[in-house]
Amino acid sequence: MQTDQQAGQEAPGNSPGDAHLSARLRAAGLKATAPRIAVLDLLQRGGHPDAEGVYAAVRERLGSSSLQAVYGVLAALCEAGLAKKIEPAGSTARFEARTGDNHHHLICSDCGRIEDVDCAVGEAPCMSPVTDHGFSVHTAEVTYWGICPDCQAARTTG
Amino acid sequence: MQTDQQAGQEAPGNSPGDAHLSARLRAAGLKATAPRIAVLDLLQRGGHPDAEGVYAAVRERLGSSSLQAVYGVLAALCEAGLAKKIEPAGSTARFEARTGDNHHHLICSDCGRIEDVDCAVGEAPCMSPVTDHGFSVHTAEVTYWGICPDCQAARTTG
DNA sequence: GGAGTTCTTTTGAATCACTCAAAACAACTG
DNA sequence: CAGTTGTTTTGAGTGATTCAAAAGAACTCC
Repeated sequence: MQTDQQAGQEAPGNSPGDAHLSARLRAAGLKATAPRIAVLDLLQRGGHPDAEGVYAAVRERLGSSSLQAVYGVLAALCEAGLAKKIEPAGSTARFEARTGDNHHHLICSDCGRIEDVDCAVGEAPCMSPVTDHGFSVHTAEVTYWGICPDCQAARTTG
Repeated sequence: MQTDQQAGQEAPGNSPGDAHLSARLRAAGLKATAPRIAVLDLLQRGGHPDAEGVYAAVRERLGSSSLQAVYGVLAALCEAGLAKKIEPAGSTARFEARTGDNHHHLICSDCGRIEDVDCAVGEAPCMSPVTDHGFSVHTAEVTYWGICPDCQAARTTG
């Protein structure tokens, strides 16, 4: 006989493989709720969706949700260090689950597509400006702007 | 004998030393209007004001203006290459007149103060990411985040 | 394994920076 | 100096994000 799963209290709407996501949430001091599991799972698959995109994915997975809930979940994940908010110029905020490492972004000026890139020159050169004006620098953020392959093709074709 | 200045048609509300600003505007294909001269003059003194700050300065200098006019002027200056728009994460858009050189910014996470910094390592390392995903990269934008001296003092004191 | 407390989500509305559009106006041309 | 073109003004509108109160669900402790 198949017993209902009882350990971990799987939130409804999520698959059994989400146990470690629940654990990760709880380890970060967050309650493991269905929306949070759905968002974290989505982000961990890579990509850099915006709030609207996350909302669409959550809605498709859970059947219902609200955009405000998604904003709340994203804020909680960011504060807990499980996600990171990216705010490229001229774009809505994007979110990613790859945190802790000092990686940067390559963004298409045409379509907004975002790719991760590792730091070009290790860490030191990127980390310290020549003149720091007395600032105590804690982060160096590098954004490469360019045209992605698809948009390059569209330009020559179109 | 002192003739009234007749060349350049100084716009009202501006000082006589603005002749070269008018010339710069016209050279860029823009009509030399009082709001534009005021904005360009402000930006050329350095600093990274936001639209509201520019508006306040223009208003103080010309007596009257509108925020929408300032947005229009800033957009025109940016398009003409006389100004540059900066959009730091979590902040409103800022503007600066230092264009053409590849410099970066050092921003205080606490108060939002912005300082210019030259590229840390010449140009090459900053300009090319290790993996470009097929992108044609045209810009590398570096933002250093830290705490400015004033805010450091406020923290230890406070 | 159930009640209580605390944290989340929901629902609804509001804010902020910024943009759009039409009409009044001013700068450059000849 | 008059005409044309480009700018500023005025007024309203948009979209991303945030705020606040009430309903609801997760974890704790018995």
